[in-house]
Amino acid sequence: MSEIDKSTLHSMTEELSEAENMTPKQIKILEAAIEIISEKGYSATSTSEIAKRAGVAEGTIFRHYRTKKDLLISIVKPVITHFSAPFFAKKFVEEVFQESHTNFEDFLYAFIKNRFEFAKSNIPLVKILLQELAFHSEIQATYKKVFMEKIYPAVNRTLNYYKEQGQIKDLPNDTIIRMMAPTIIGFLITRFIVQPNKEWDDEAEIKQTITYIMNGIGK
Amino acid sequence: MSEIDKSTLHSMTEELSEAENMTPKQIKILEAAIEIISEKGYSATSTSEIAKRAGVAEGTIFRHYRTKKDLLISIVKPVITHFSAPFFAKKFVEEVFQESHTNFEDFLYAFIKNRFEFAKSNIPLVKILLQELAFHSEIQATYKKVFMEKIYPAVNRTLNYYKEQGQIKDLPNDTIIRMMAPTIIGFLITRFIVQPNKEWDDEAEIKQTITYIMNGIGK
DNA sequence: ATAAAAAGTGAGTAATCACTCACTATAAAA
DNA sequence: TTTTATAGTGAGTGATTACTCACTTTTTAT
Repeated sequence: MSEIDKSTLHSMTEELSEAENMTPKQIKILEAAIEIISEKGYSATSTSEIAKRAGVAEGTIFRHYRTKKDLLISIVKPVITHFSAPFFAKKFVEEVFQESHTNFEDFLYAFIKNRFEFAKSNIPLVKILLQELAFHSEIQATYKKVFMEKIYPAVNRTLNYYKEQGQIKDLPNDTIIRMMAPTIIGFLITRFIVQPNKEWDDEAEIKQTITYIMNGIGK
Repeated sequence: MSEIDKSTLHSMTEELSEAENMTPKQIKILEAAIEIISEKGYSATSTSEIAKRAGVAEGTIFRHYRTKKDLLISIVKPVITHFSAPFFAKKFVEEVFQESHTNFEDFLYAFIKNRFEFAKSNIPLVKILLQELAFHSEIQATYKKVFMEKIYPAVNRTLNYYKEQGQIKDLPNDTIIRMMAPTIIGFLITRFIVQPNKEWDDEAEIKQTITYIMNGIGK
């Protein structure tokens, strides 16, 4: 597995289970909360229902989380961090500058494949993030911070590099991002949320997506 | 104004006001409900708050709508219908077959421009539709029906026509749709929901979007 | 002008909500 | 073993929820 994969792939629910200071019951609470909230939304989900599905007294939830909103935040924050994980990876910040032999198309493939697997392993969590991002300013603030400080600079460096290599059209980076992002995110949402049960040829779809992007912004 | 515009443009809230059998108070209720639900989501919105903002007794809401969910449905259903409105328009179903002189790029421009104006005039309604589509099976069913019976066939006919004209790559229609849809929808969401306050050069963005699509699927 | 129908009201209702707290059970430290 | 700290419990809290209904006000029909 390449550098970009190792650090960013496995499911976050598993990771929660491995977490240091977590009681078995606390893990059950998180799992139940993720399930129900992703199905019905945060507001329509009651703490009593979470407790019931977790096999736990309702009071136990409030031992671990001061409020229901605290519980939501502690679910969503790690998703934002992990979503930005590949932007910390070596492939992004180092390999690119060490004049690796990879071209932009190869890079795109690795990136999309990686985010594809992340989405695949974390559908309910991604659903919750997308839904609740619209309503909770704390989540918006966290996302904005990660985006501005990590994602946006890393993407800019990468695009600049491949521009210098003459592999990308000489459009403003913001324009390139505004075209690429909906294409990739739209693909993942279509694949895993809108039509999760359709029989997809994933490899073909990913390649198709790359071709579409390359036609749009490649030289 | 071209045929595609006339029938599909003006704001739906205005249209509600023009509606036949509606009391002034009922219109107030709808307006208040749209405002609050688009801000906080359906589940987090209480009927008492709607009544308060509408300047109406809570009981009045239930004179007009049997349940809170009935109110939501009666807000969202027309949005789905209007969203599909241009697919009924002459430009789509007739002009295309009457070998109009317009090429695919012109058609794309008219279409995106039209949906752009619709979104612009109905941001809160579009927000509500996007949010609640995820949770309510009645809304999903309505959307699926309109899509399968109206939108999908109209788009297919259009794509087939421009394919025969040799203006579009010989990709499967489903592939073309899977690429175009997120590009257009993603643009509108970015423009009006994610970054509504950014200073946009709308005309430039629309043209950029068209170029991107044409590179991807045009010949 | 009178009757009938429709629109609007707001106090009232049972159910549910997030959250608390005095208490018990378990685990770690002494 | 005894003490101390932590985890878990569930009945109980006041507030809020969607919704009802007997009643009043307004509009329409005659």
